[in-house]
Amino acid sequence: MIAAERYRRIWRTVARIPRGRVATYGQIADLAGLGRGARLVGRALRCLPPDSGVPWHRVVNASGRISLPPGSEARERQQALLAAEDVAVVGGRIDLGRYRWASLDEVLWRPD
DNA sequence: GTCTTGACTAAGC
DNA sequence: GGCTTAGCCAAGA
Repeated sequence: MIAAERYRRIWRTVARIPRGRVATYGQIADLAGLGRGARLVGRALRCLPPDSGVPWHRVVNASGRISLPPGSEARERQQALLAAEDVAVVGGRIDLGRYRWASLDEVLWRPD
């Protein structure tokens, strides 16, 4: 599989994150079939054009934190976009137990 | 070809 | 909670 296809898979997976939810880099990599390619997800998002329509702001690291340098413009943008979706970002932190896409809660509550 | 650098993560203090 | 280390893998130098 070539790199460009993996990028597309990542972008497509990120695009599936519902509004008001977040996912981790590792989760995206896993769903995209890349296994341990968490860093690759970050790289794919970095190369993403600003007007792509991909909700890159719904991707955070495993600690529920924004993996962008403090004070950077991109970080501020991500926080603002999340807040606009009613996702609480307190001190750069997000409650994964509450906002994580396909969290344990969601799986348990999903009817068979 | 190698070496370094990350929008990462899990494990171990 | 934080800090280190060791894996990870693609891009750039």
